Amino acid sequence: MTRRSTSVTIRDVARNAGVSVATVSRYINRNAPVSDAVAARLDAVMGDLKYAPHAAARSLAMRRTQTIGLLLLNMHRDFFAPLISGVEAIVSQKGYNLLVATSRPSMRKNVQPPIGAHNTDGLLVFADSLDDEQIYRLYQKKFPVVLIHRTAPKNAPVPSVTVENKAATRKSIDHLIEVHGRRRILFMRGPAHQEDSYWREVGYLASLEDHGIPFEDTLMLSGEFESEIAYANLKKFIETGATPFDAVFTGDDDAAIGVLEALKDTGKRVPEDVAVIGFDDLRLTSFLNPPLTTVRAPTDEVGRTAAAQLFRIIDKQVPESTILLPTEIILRRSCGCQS
Amino acid sequence: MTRRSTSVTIRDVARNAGVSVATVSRYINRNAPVSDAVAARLDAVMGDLKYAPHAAARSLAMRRTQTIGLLLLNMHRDFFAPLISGVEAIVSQKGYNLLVATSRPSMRKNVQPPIGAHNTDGLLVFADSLDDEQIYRLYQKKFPVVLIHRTAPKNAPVPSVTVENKAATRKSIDHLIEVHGRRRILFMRGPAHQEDSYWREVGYLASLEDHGIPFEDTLMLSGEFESEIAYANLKKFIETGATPFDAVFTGDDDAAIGVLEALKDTGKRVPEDVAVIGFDDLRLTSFLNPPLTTVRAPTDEVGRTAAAQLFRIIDKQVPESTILLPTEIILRRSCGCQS
DNA sequence: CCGTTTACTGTAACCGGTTACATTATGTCA
DNA sequence: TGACATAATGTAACCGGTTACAGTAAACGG
Repeated sequence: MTRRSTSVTIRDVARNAGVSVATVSRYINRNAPVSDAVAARLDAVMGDLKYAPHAAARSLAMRRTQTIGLLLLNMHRDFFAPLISGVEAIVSQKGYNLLVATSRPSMRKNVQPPIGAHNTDGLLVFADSLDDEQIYRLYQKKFPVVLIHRTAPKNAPVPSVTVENKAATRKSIDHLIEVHGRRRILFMRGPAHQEDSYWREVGYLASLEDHGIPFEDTLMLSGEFESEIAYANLKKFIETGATPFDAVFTGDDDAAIGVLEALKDTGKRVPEDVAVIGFDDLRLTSFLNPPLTTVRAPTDEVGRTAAAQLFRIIDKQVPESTILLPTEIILRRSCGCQS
Repeated sequence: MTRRSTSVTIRDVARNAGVSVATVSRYINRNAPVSDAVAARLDAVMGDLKYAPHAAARSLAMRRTQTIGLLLLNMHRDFFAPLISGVEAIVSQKGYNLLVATSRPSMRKNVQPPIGAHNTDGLLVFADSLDDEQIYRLYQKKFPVVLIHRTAPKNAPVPSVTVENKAATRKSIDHLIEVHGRRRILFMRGPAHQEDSYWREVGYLASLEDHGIPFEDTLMLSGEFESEIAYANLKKFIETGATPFDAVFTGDDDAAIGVLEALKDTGKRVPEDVAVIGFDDLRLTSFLNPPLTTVRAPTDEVGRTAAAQLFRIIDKQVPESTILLPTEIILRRSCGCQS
């Protein structure tokens, strides 16, 4: 009679209902028929015992955690709210739980990531929250992984979901050149080695080339997808007697915010003196002053799509190898439209 | 030799290192001395077997999941990014995992919440993502719970962490009246039964009373802490030949955005015709047009504090019963300051 | 030199579920 | 009516860890 744990187990339910644990388990999981009489008794017993199955025990027995993991770089940016939201929607709809963790590159020294094969059934990996090596290891184990905003390493062809970066950026630069007659367009690049950042840069260069505008490396500044950094770098650029410029493509909306501030603080009018275009279409950018022309990235949908792909793998279906969600330029005042 | 699972277990490690499973377990958990020779051998073996302990098995044996749960209402609002971020920081620092789930009141019909005693060691409950009844049940079981932006039911005195709502709102209204001479102040209330919403309303009424301004119920509109709803309701209010008003306290920044738009679309100038004050200080509000006067709520810190309190309970220390984090008015242009 | 710690290790019984296999009762069909 | 499928249930062996208990060898104290 010495009960070690205070929690009520499946054996308690079985005893009180006068059946075996196997029957209880079957009824709970609805995977084998149970007589109506027994079913009713079980409902009653489970009701007053307030029985809740122990997740760890179930995971252990079934070799399935019923949990998927989302690995992020950090969660400070507003960008992650819609991403998590999209992922969570699909995950909960599938009856799974969502484990969220961050993995900054700095802490990745030989330490195994906080989530992985040992505690989830699949992993959503944002950008470089894991390095190629770690992704390869998961791939080797055939562990379900979907990459977000990052393409797969050559030796580990796992599915990925990202957004169209290059074409949208190119069209944005085209727009600045063709519609607004800008030719000295500053590009604020994102973090090095970040793929979004890379492809946006490629799009920028492609557009310049299309229009026969020579690339000037003084017109490329680091914005790091962060408003403070973008602000500081642009301000310094302007104050230290800068190369003239008549437009800025900021690489992302966060940086765009810093850019708008820096321009305001240095007395430049947007869009008259300098046209500005961002990327992401964060929820509040239409209310900025002036409203920000930007590229809409369907971040919520990225989250949903990635989660859906992951479940395809888990359910032994064939996932798409790469999904590139379309982006769309949202013309507002900061580029000179709607003035 | 018929291995059922392909995964490498502690027994594999034990066999390859020529020791017992108990020794391996002790070495992994560093909870009993192990000879240097054995330690070295284990490091080597675990290295090439790429052994990773199975979380579920460990949880089952230790009766501890090493996971805490965060229960939210929904994650669409930018408000949740800093909250999750703050929680995650503390949780990961403690070596725990974070399970995130949403529980909309509509889905709460007799269904047990997705996270709870069965799969976490403690729960952070945001606002009314659980009802009094459910909180009481957890309290009865002595299950660690900390409430966020919500106070405890009388029969379940669990700790809570929230922000100062009433005083800050009162000071905001005082400011509108005393500094800017406004007397017809519209109040956009939040969701019914939401505590933040309730206390902000109380603060509003208190300030009116202090200044001998009679409350008019036509000056109270529903904003629901959502920009679209606030926009629609205010616009309708104005267009249907409204009671005149010279200021709006919007209850939250999301609603404030809708309010600013509605005012712009109906040709009212902010702050000349109508002063506006929000609540939360979302990251982008200083860049709105005009920059939004608002009350800064330290949401990231709320997350960190709540997580820290939860760990106090888990670690058998005594938590604070209620923590009310201070808020602060941030004066910008929308109320008439800094013009 | 002997009794007593102390350091290290092993055996096996848990933790709370699932499920392969066996068993019984009932219904179906030739 | 006998052979056989089917429904409903039970027994017990897992899943992969932890840890109580026990044992051995070396160190220590008097």
